[in-house]
Amino acid sequence: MSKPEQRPYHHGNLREELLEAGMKMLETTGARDLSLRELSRELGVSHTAPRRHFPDKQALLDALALHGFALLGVAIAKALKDRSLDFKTRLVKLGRAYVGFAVKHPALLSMMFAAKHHDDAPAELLAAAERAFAPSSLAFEDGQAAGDVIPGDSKDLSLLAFTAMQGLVSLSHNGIFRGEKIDLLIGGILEHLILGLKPRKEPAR
Amino acid sequence: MSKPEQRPYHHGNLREELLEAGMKMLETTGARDLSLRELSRELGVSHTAPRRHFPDKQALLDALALHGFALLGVAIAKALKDRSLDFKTRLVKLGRAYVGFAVKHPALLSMMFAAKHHDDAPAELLAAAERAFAPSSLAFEDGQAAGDVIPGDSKDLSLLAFTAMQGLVSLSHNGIFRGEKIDLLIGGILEHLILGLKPRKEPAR
DNA sequence: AAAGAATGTTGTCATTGACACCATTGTTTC
DNA sequence: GAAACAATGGTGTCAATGACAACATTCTTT
Repeated sequence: MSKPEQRPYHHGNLREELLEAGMKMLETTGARDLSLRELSRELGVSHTAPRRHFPDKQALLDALALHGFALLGVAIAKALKDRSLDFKTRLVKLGRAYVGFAVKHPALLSMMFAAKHHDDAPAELLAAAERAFAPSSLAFEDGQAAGDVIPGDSKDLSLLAFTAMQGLVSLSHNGIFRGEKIDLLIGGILEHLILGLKPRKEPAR
Repeated sequence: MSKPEQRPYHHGNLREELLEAGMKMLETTGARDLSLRELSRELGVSHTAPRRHFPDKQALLDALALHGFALLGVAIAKALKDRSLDFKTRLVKLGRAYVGFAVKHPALLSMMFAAKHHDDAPAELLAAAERAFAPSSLAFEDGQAAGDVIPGDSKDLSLLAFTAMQGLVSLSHNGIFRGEKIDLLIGGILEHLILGLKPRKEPAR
């Protein structure tokens, strides 16, 4: 009569599954309507079980954001890992990686930034963001060493590039791109950016 | 005993004051935590009074967004109204106007876009957004007529400019700018953009 | 003046996040 | 190996919220 596999008192892997299901719910219903109780129901635990792993809702969101920055960091590092490529090629790879991530995880990305800018964001989260973007600064330093990039703080220059990409992303949310058009724009925008970043001892080519 | 000015049964100006107080609450507590009941309390009406003017919370947000697009439209039109100026000057004015708006009303702006991209956004809202950005397309057409801008759909080019500006705005949210630094960047970024937009019958200057 | 439209109110419901307190299981230490 | 304790899960409850129905008051229109 009793089910052969009645769930034991302890779930065993609740934290992990909360993150997994949370990620799914984030992308479907948005960060705003992510409900802890709904998650609990899905995983078949009581409505307060998540509290043992995440003191409040923001803590779960922070954990998801942390995971997001880790994912993004891997994507960025992978795009930039080949230091033998020329600067422009690397920059375009970086752009594709970032825009690709943004298109794949729109709700996650915006939640990541929201969490990071939250008043009392955990230091861990800020550090994760820092870490994720670090390879980009290094690439810009490589570009400066090769004479392809104007002098200046490499972190600032890197942020400039992400500015352009972020604008592109926000445009894509506006549903402007029918299909693959966005991929072409990445190259175009970065081309403009590179023109602007080139040292100008003589008038830019 | 009775107060000399007991509020009459009908508030008289509830819709207006809801919008006004809602705008304030939006900028202070954010769109997410804007509470209809809290607004009702502030204005001294019952918790369901807003329902006569806005069927649900989203309707109030939509109305606020509509107002926001009207404000933004005025700012954009004002920045571009002098058609005798050269293209670059007008573009910089546009940039300052947009970034200025974004810095002044951060929560409103992000809510405006969220509302606009909401699944069942009212057509009125989409039209308002369209209207607000229209002067920019016209300015780009002026630029094309003067030979300062490459051919192409003026709406797309206009969006490209807003892309750059939007990226700048998202950067500013990252707290990168100590003080007036952002104002300098506006010129810088648009300079790059203009370089890219210049027709290139011969190598760009 | 009467009818009906606008506009506000009271009361209620389900959902949610948070909390205090209790129950069960795993782990550590003597 | 058993007792103490930590870790993890559950029950019950609370206040806040958005939404709704049913009813009250005032304004407008005919």
